[in-house]
Amino acid sequence: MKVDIKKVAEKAGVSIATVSRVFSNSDLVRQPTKDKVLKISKELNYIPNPIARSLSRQLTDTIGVVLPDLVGEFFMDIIHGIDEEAYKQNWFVLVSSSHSKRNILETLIEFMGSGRVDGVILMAPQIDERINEIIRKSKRPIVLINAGGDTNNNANFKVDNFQGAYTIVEHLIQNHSYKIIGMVEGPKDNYDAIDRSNGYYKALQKYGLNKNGSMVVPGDFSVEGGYHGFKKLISNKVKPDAIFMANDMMAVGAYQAAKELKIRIPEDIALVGFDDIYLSQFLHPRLTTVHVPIAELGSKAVIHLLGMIKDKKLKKKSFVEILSTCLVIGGSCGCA
Amino acid sequence: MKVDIKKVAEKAGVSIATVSRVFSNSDLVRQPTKDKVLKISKELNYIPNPIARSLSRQLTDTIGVVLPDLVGEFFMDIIHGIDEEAYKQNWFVLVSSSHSKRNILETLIEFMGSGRVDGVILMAPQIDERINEIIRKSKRPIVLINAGGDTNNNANFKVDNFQGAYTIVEHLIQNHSYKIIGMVEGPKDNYDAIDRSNGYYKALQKYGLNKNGSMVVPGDFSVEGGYHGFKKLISNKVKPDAIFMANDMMAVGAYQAAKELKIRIPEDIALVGFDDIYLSQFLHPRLTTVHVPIAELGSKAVIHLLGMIKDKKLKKKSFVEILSTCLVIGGSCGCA
DNA sequence: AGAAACAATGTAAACGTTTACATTTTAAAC
DNA sequence: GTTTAAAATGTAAACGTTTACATTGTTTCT
Repeated sequence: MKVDIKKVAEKAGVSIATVSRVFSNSDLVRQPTKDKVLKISKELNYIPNPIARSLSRQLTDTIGVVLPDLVGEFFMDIIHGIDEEAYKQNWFVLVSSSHSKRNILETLIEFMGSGRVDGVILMAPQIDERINEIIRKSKRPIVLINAGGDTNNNANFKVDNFQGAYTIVEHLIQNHSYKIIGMVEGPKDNYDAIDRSNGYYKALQKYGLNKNGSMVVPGDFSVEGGYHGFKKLISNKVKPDAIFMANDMMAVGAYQAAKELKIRIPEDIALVGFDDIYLSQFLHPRLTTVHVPIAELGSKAVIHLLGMIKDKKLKKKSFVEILSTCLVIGGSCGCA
Repeated sequence: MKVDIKKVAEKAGVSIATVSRVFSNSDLVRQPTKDKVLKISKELNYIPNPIARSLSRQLTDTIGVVLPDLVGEFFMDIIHGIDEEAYKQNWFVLVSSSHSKRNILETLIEFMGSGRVDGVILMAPQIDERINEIIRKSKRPIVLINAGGDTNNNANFKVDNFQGAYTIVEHLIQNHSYKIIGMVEGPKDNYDAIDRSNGYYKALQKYGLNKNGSMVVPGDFSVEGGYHGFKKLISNKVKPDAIFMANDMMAVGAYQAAKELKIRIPEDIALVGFDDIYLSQFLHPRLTTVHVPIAELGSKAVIHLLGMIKDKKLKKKSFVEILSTCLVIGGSCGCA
């Protein structure tokens, strides 16, 4: 029942090498021979076994994707971008999410050490020395997505959190003339969060608001964090004119808190977020936020990774591309 | 540089068979020998090559997942359920989404025909004859998720759309005594949508509301579809007391329309949805809807698929499991 | 027509495992 | 201390390709 290259070769009256060449699109085969082999193959329903091919070629046509967690639309977009690009180029995608550091490491080792994939796209919140060591030792190329930590000597695609935060805060100042702008920050050890905070500070500074126009409370990127952060800011003696939530999820929490306290957005206080998650367009008023090109991050990572796989020289070079964000204007900042 | 089983065997002073046995956890190896091999392996950083292993064993420890599209949180949840379960059992997941029918077929053929995966989880909106033929011909088992069409003789996990719809409509009738209940339906060719409509009709019938308590307009599962469907229903001479949206996305559209028309939910009209998407909990009031156990669908599919892979006999048996939904009460139906 | 150059095909050795089967070692029984 | 059975290890043949290298077939040139 099983049909392999030998059966095809036999039936077609050629050697297995010729059959192999036909399926590798070699130009060393005469057209008539090619046709004959292809015809027999179709008859026998022959498809070259990719595992055997991988073993022989030492290539799998597969990229591994390691994600910190599969929950959240953020990751869905990433996978979407990756899958689409990989499919276009006829590659396969092996995914693996994880819920703990150890898990990321394990998966990475499994992917990198073995011949299961030809390259890896890694999205890790924090690149530590152990991860770097694995990357260094492996023959297989790796591309980082939105990675923080010691990412030197690696290929790294990230989002311009600083610029995005700067821009949206500047919008609050320039277009709306708000004087006191609060912020609910993200986790202190999160690089995205840190850059967003820096962008915020920079904008305030630029417009001379850093002295007494600044009000910052900690947050954790969660809905509850946003809820409490908002309440904390609002309970201050001197209330802020506007609040920059370090991400949209927290902005959702802020909307809930505002609703509860009967505070109107943007009439009583303006609110902006970051990420442009799907949900944000359904908030009332629509949340003004910063769009992050997530799927693009994924597809760019794939393109670069395939480049590294094809041209080993690239592997040695470090490479960083920072994708710019764009402002998404909703009603929550006070714009019509 | 490259370290293979031969190097390890040599260095450990044993044969490659013994090394292989150590890594296959065979109990034919004495503990001291095992220790020695393991020690050397660690020293040399040896990991058995999974490709070679796959070729020899004719098993890849990988399952393929074919999805109609990677967009939408629905699919993210599916992947999440699948990945988590697969990881638990030490399997890998090869994903592939697609945007057209042809694409699903292609991927399926590639997955099933080749030795790249040991089994496939397929989520296709519609199982047609071509797909069935592929399933029939393949040695590799396949599990369907939420599939419509001719799914006999297959393993199939689906959601109880009928019961879910029936239950939520019954809730509207029993708990709130609404007399006229409208519905915005899903796509006519979508099996989920059809079952939901049937559940709706059945509930109305049960309580004798089918005569003049029914009002149905077509929809398409999109936000816009819900928006227009809601407006259509509301513009009727005799207005419905409550509306059942065939899915949550359309309910979101209905909220927008209601806001626009200054119609209060649930004071002026009650509204319920289906799916319990993430977003629905952030609507005001929270949407009453039907929770669909999506991740569970994924993990159950994996468990069953691995069962089929291990026990070939299972493959022949058709199997259907219909996962029950549960009601999620929010404020939109009129409940406190 | 024969030599030379080139195109097309074939042969056989990788690729790195697993696993029947053969062989050796160890333990048990007498 | 043999003999015997059982346990541990080794040998070698798969698994299904790719691809140097060898061989054969076909032009082209003189």
